[in-house]
Amino acid sequence: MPRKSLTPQITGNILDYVKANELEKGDHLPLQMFADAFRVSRAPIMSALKLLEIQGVVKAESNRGYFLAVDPRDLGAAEPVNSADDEGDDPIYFRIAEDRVSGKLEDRVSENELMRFYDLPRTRLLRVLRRISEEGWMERLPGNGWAFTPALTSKKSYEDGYAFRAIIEQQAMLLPTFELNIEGVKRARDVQTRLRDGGFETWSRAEIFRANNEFHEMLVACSQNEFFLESLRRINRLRRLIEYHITIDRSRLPKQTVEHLQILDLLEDGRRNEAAAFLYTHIMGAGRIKTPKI
Amino acid sequence: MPRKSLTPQITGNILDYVKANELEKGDHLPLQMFADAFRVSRAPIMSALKLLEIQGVVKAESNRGYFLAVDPRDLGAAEPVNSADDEGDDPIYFRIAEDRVSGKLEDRVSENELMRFYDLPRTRLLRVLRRISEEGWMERLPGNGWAFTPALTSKKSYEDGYAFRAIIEQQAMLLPTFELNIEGVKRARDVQTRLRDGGFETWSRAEIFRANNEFHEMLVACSQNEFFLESLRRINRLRRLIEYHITIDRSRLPKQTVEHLQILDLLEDGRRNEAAAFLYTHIMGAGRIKTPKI
DNA sequence: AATTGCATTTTATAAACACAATATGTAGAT
DNA sequence: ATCTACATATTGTGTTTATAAAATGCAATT
Repeated sequence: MPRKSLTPQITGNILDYVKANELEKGDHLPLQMFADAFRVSRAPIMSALKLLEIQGVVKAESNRGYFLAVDPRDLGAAEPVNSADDEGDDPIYFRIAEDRVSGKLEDRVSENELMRFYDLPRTRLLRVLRRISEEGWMERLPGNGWAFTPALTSKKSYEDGYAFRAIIEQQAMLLPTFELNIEGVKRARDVQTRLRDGGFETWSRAEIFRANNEFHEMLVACSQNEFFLESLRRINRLRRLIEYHITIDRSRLPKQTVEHLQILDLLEDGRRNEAAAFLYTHIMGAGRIKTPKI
Repeated sequence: MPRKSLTPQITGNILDYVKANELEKGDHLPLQMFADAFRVSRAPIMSALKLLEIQGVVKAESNRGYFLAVDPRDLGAAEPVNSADDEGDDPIYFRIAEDRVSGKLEDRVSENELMRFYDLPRTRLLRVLRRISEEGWMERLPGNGWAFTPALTSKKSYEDGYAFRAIIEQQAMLLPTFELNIEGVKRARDVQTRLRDGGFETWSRAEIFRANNEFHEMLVACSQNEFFLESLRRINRLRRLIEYHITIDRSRLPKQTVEHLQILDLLEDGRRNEAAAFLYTHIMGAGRIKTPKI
């Protein structure tokens, strides 16, 4: 009944912040600064720091505040005691997608049906359904119930999506406001190189998919135009669901990553038009080869 | 506490259907057909027809069903007895936008604050806020409260929006799936002609704005790609709020409508590339000249 | 064979409530 | 002057409930 606490999330944010800004052991961690940075009040920051104190990452000094008690470099890949949540909405969201794609759910379903099927309280189900309808693969019927749209299951939608992506990304790159983000390019080059040099064989499907998306979103972010970036994000959310079920053809990955690196080369060479044109064929090529199992 | 009835809406739909399909006085109106057409069960169709019977538009014959009792051409511009609702969420939605643009609302507001300010029950406020956040001009803060984004008030957002629109529309027209919808073009040509021949002086601001949007959305719909159409719709929803407060420069309208008609001419001539290029400059021209009062 | 009319079941909404989390004012420590 | 610590006020979420609307099954009618 109470709302879920921000504490775990904020705890993670603080650790990220500490690492990103390269704070050192013993540095002071002022409440208000974090409150402003994370756009919350001081209260949840306090809770988070208290939690971190228990974990020994941070040390409290009475009336003086909290201080970093360890070297940030010794902090592993975050989320150590994130443990016992699991209670996000994602699992249900994915189950619905899966059950739809595998035909376990009909075209039309009522809310109560879904509540019973997944054993959910109404509130949670509704949150998920709202998210889904925002992504466009289910919609409320005027009376009772919900209907699936063809977005997830039709070949045409799939192809239209690729056409849209190819154009959005290409055109974003050609905008006059486009400006290469050096830092972002460096990180992307790094990831893609690792992926090329063996990662394509060992990384998990989810990791590969994420690396790919981050690459493309980084490029579009350089356009400095929120509308382009937002529409790419929107369509990628859909894509994730559809392609999640496609077995990755790992043999194609080296070629793909090489192409990614070529695009970065062209951009850093200042040959933006060529990069944009190449990006377009790169995306359309990917769309042509894979085919969702429908 | 009960949910609001579909009856008024369905009543309107039935009238629209009757007009669109040119039914004649005396024609039978089967329940199931309407139920299928409107994706609801027979129950709300029944209610709607009973209401129409009271209004005399329709006549019931026992155990045989409902029959059209008047000539559809005698039905005025729909919504005659729509009267006493007014209770949609739109008014509040617009007031929030207005109060924001005019500076009456701060960057950050809590839900309860808004409930008191507009004297709303929580449920309704939340519905509106969800809609707003979907459109992207407010967002939930991690803790309590909501924040306005710059989408509504920054010049950059405004210009980025125009750049996005120009490209979406131009590129939609260049897609291989693009196919002119004869019927749509005919209607658009009709509207634009009337607007040019005097309408620009007499139509209301809202009417002019709507005619303009419908023109552009019709063009993009011809691309047969939902993703393009959906992103145009999305951005137009925002545009409506911003430009609602700009005094229309009516002297510019004739030029604008002439350009619209030129685009249609080019398309019907099969000169699609030229049409697309012209469309692009047409949109960018509109974006350059107007400036939102911020 | 198709469609209505009605009785019954199922559904979703809005408002109220309870309570933990978040926000905030301020005294006091450094 | 700044920041914490704590006490107090405010906020928003999940649950529950009452109720009208929507969906549905089926006998009766055409």
